[in-house]
Amino acid sequence: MTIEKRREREIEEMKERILLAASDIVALEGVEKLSIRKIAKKIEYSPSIIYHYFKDKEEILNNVMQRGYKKIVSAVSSVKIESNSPEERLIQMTKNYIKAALNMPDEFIAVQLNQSKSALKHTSSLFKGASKEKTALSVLYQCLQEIYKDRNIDENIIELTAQMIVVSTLGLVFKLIIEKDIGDEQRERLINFYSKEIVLRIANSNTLNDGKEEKN
Amino acid sequence: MTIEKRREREIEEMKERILLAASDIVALEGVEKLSIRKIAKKIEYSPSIIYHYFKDKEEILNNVMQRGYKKIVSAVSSVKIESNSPEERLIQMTKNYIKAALNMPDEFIAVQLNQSKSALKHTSSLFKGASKEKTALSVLYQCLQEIYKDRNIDENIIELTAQMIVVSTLGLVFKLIIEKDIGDEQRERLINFYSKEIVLRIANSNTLNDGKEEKN
DNA sequence: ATATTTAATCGAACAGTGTTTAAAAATATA
DNA sequence: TATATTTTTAAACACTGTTCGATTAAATAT
Repeated sequence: MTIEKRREREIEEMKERILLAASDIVALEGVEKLSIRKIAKKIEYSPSIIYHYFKDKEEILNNVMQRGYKKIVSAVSSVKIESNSPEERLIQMTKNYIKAALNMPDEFIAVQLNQSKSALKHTSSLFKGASKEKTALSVLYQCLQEIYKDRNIDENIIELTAQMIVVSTLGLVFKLIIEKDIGDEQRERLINFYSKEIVLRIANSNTLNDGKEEKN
Repeated sequence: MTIEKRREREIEEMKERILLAASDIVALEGVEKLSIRKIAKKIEYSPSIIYHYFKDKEEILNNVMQRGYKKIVSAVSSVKIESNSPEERLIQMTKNYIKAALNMPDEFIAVQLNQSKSALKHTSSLFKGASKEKTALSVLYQCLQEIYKDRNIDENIIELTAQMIVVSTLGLVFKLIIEKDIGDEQRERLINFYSKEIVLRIANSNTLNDGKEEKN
């Protein structure tokens, strides 16, 4: 029993070593420079050994990316949001999400792009009407419900609206990552405008100021 | 003179042949399966010849993708929009854009992702306050100006709003491309909801219906 | 403690990749 | 026709992911 558990632990340690080396390379040289042979050299093993612990190079990459994305998710959900107004909570959440994503741009894009062809089903199911159950999306959904609570709005609409917020935020993050040469002030300005203005507009067309009172 | 022009034409023809073969492979097997040697085999030349007409594999890929994207742009701009209401024009434009993009998903994503590190500067400058001058964006900008014409809204806000519409639409398109396994009805539903509801909410919080009158 | 079974590790090879270089073939110029 | 130029190629380099059979190390059984 003890010996089996040690084996298991050793396997896990080896996997960890491989994944750590891979993460290192990705962080230092970029995703496209990652290679099995480089990992092998880094952990001081032969390249072929890696295939005893992972099926593919893709499986390794998936793990690396998934970890990056988990950091984003936890960075967002760890932030305590003090405000009682659901609108302000929404703003705060959005900002957190964007900034966390921008801190690991490669992982973010990779995870988003790979989620269909790989086994990353934990961020998927976005479009399957599951936003109520999703941990990450549930907060968003609750915010919307609070915003709408006085009015009588179809649950489907809330669901759709939540998805739309996610999707449009995704778009902004993508653009901010892709267009690397935006200045820091402009980046901040866009994030601010989006979080304070756009998200609320998407969420709700009534509880808005009418376009006056804009400050950067 | 005549002979020089023929040379030039022949060079252009060769480039065209290479690009066409590359497009073929990309369309048939996907971007990641494209290789110099495959192109060479397809055009019945040696692999090395390609480097006399293109600097890189990347240069070839850029050309292929750029063409794909141009098709999207022209597909969108060729559609005559009959409505006089700027809001309805906005809806129509958005739908056209999304559907055109979904017809060449690979090219769309590739162009968007590569625009920073390659020479595709024609879709860039999105964040440099240039949306007034951009052909593609100018229509969008005009729509917004019409929508806002009775009110007194800062040009900067119009600019920002235009960018936000572009960016959030981008997000939706990305998600629709990535999540390949959405049913056709659901895809249609999302596009509809986004075009009819969300874009108008982003554009303007006043000229909206208050959440009633929802139909799928 | 020795023999046997099982698991971990490696070296070599396969088939592929992008790219460079020097030689060869084809074309244009004098 | 001879020379210069351009187009095309074959071969090589340095990589890549992956597989397979042999080798070494560890665990189990005798």
